[in-house]
Amino acid sequence: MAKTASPRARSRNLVGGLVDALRAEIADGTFEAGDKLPSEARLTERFGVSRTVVREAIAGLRADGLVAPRQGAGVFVLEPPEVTTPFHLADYERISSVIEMLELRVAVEMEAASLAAVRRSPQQEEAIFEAAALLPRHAAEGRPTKEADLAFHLAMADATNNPRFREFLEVLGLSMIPRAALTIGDAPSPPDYIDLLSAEHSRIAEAISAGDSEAARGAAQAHLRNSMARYREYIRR
Amino acid sequence: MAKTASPRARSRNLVGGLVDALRAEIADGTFEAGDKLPSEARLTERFGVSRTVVREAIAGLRADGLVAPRQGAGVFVLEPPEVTTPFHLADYERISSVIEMLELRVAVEMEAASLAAVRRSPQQEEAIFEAAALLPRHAAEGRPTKEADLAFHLAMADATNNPRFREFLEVLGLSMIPRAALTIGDAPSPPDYIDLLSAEHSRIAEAISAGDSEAARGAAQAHLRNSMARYREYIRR
DNA sequence: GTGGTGGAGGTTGTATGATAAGTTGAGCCC
DNA sequence: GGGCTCAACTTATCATACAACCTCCACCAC
Repeated sequence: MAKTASPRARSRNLVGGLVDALRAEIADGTFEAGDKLPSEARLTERFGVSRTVVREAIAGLRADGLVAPRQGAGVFVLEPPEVTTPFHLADYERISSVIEMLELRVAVEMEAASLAAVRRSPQQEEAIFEAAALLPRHAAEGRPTKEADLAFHLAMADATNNPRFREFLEVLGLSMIPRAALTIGDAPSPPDYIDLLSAEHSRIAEAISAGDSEAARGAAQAHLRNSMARYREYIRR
Repeated sequence: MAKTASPRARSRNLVGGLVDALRAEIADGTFEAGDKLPSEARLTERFGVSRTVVREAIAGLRADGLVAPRQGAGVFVLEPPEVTTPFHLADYERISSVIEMLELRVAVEMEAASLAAVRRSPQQEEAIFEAAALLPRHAAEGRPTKEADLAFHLAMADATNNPRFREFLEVLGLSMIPRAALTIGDAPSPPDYIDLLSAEHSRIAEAISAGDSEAARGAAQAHLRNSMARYREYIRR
């Protein structure tokens, strides 16, 4: 009698362990959508547990919408549910999708820069300059520049003293960063590109530091519109 | 032997019916967080099903994170999981929370108005005017004005021809409309208030119609800033 | 050969009984 | 009163049995 063919059985009760094991096999592609899971009888012998345990595990997966048992036929794996994250990029291939996101970001970040200019505390001002300095440093060290770029924008969002701005960037970040690497490149970005980016950041930081709301708005707008242009350029290869 | 004490038992299998029944009782407050569910034995007799069914139902609820069985002790109802909707209003009581949201909206809608002014199609232009006309009409008919207000902003968002703007308003709408009724009042809003709102809408619509990007931006900003002011005013009672 | 039909075997759904293991609270002992 | 024991209850797991259902193959009629 084979015991726990699957390597992992950590949960304190058998059902939990089996759920984890099956969930993992579904996740890693052992079973794909539409496939039929092994029958309860086979699972009982394969995992060395009773049918009760197997059935409760399947009931759990069913509740999670991962599988759908059909009496007499078997237990079938369902399609992973449509990810319904608010600002989900449906298809990264569509250039327009990325442009659309950037446009929304322009809207928010222009205002963020403007508000930051009149509201930033000395600490926040400092944080912005530090974040701005991060980008060239990381580039010089050959580290990925993506996070440094994001860090600057987050620092600016924080300086509005309205947490919703950071929230917005974080929600968006999840859905645009993955392929954002594409636009800047996971390969070390060309130095002149980093210089450009860095200069634009500095201009924003200076305006915020000076408390010049309109200049900050303009600098942020210029920065993101340039990013958009660079993205279009990149797409055109 | 009592059969299905709960009125609803629609699902094609017993487990599904029991899950629905228990979920409903948890939702409607019959069982609150921390409460102990009836024992398996009691549930079997109360619903007239076997212990197998009861256990699988509980396994389902467990997978959904609604309950947590503890061997020897019982099955306990868990706290409803922290709602993690991106722009969730943590506490409607906090005025600042609403103000924060409005501020984010100002940012997005200013740009939306600006973009709409240069991008709107004739149909979209028409839709905006229609939506603007909806507000005074609904007010005159004593119907709720909330939806008419939202409709105008959505029409404007649509006119950007960037679907992300509508998406943004819809995501935000879910978390700010509930209590937005509070600011304008579910009771018929005072006529002069409606007139004010309507005039501001018209100004935006005119600017968009004229293709004057800057005027549209300014009108949108004025409108939302006024809304913010009115909200503060209302809070102050 | 082709098409329909039946049934056998496999599969999930449900019921029942039994045992193990953990929790809890009442009552006893000191 | 404080600590201990234990009985009763509860969930966890196993085993067995039968009902309902689905699939597919073999057989049969044409």
